[in-house]
Amino acid sequence: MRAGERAYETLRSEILDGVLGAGTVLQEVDQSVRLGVSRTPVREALRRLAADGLVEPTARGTIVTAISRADIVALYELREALEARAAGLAARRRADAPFLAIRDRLHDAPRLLAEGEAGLTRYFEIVDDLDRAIDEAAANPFLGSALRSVQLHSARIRRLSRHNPDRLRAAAGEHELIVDAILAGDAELASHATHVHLHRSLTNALATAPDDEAAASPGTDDGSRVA
Amino acid sequence: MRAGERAYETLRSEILDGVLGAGTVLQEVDQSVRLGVSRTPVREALRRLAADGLVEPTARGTIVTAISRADIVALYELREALEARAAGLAARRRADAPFLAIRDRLHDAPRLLAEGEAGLTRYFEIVDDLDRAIDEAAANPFLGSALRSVQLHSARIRRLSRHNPDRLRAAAGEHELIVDAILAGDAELASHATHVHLHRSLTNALATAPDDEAAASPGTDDGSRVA
DNA sequence: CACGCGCTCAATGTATACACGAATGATCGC
DNA sequence: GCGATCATTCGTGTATACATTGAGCGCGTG
Repeated sequence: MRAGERAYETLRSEILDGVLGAGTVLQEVDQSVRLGVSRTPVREALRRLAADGLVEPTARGTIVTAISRADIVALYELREALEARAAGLAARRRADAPFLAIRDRLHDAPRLLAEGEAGLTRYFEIVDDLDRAIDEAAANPFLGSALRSVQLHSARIRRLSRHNPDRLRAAAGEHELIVDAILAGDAELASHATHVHLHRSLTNALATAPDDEAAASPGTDDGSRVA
Repeated sequence: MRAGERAYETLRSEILDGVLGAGTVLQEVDQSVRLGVSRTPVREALRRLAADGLVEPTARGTIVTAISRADIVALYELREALEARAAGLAARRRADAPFLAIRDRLHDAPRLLAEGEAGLTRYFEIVDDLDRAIDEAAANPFLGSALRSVQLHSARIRRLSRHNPDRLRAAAGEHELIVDAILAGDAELASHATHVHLHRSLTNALATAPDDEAAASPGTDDGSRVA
């Protein structure tokens, strides 16, 4: 695999997993040493991450962006516009097969959610597959690209509800309704069910999110921030 | 200005203006010679353009992407979701000043549209300023980023209606309605008026667009394609 | 004559050296 | 003692040389 690609994926997953918290400084030389490649692919990776909005160039190096409560609200505003539309398009499209499979797997969700960390990971795989299935059914490359962008940022926020079993069980039910609506070809229901789901997710995320990053004293990197 | 930035903006505007038509091959060395910089900033520019969806890497070099009729439909589908939402948010926000100014300028539109090329350019400046005002009023960085992406691609398509005065006069009226709705704080009307506007624009774009790129024989670059 | 193997070349991928600019700290003047 | 200015240094921006890969093509063989 290309070094630049590897650097990008490594850094991205470290940011998404919170290994690299908000405010962490990523300097080209440091990272090139750490990742064992030259500055060139690291530069490429940092540029891509900046385009994704996960990092931000500053005078003193590129830093991992923070996520404020206002950002969470804004992100969900956009998600609602995009995902409601995508679900509606998917419902009109009548591509049943993938959704039938996902419906079955979602049925297992409550059991998975009782199984601890491994089950949790598998649960999120189902949700991700649903997102992908909707994306594909919507058959709109521009919408798909926008969806991937919001899902990237959503993944960072997901850590907030990851260990909230009540919320996750409820979310699984909401997902099932969305799938059912798509299978029934009911675009309006699919769209509204998505709206409801995101509304509830947002409420939960805001309830769980820290009061907003404590003003980051330079140099501190205590991992206590949202990201 | 940084060489990479200059390379990016040069290439981007050339693609948007149709100077570099769909299918044009952009090789790093060629472009670095043409633009008078080394491969490094050219690579950066090409990567950014690829992230924008304006070019696409292939085995034989990076090529300018084509826009099919299906792409136009897909783009408008996304625009509708995004711009309708943005207009609704702007209406709720009650930031009147910029919209009052734009309303006045839109009033001049019919006169501008009778003035030939220069007036046309000024007309599109008003429309762009309206887009920016809505973006700013929506006060949502994620939505803003998505809007910039669709506006980028819309600018490529705009060339199709640029010399269709009837359509442009009608569009100016539609824009005025959107502005009025925002000024009235009527989110639903702002949203629906945007929907209507985009529906009519799409209809016009499809009527004006060529039947889809003639299968691009390799090497031909006759500029007859949509892009 | 058709198929497949391997060569070759051209384009991108990567590494590194050098240039430039901005932020910082020390020193000098006031 | 305080402030301004200049040197220093760290980090990114750019250029270029070298490595690698993959596509096209010619040759040999079945």
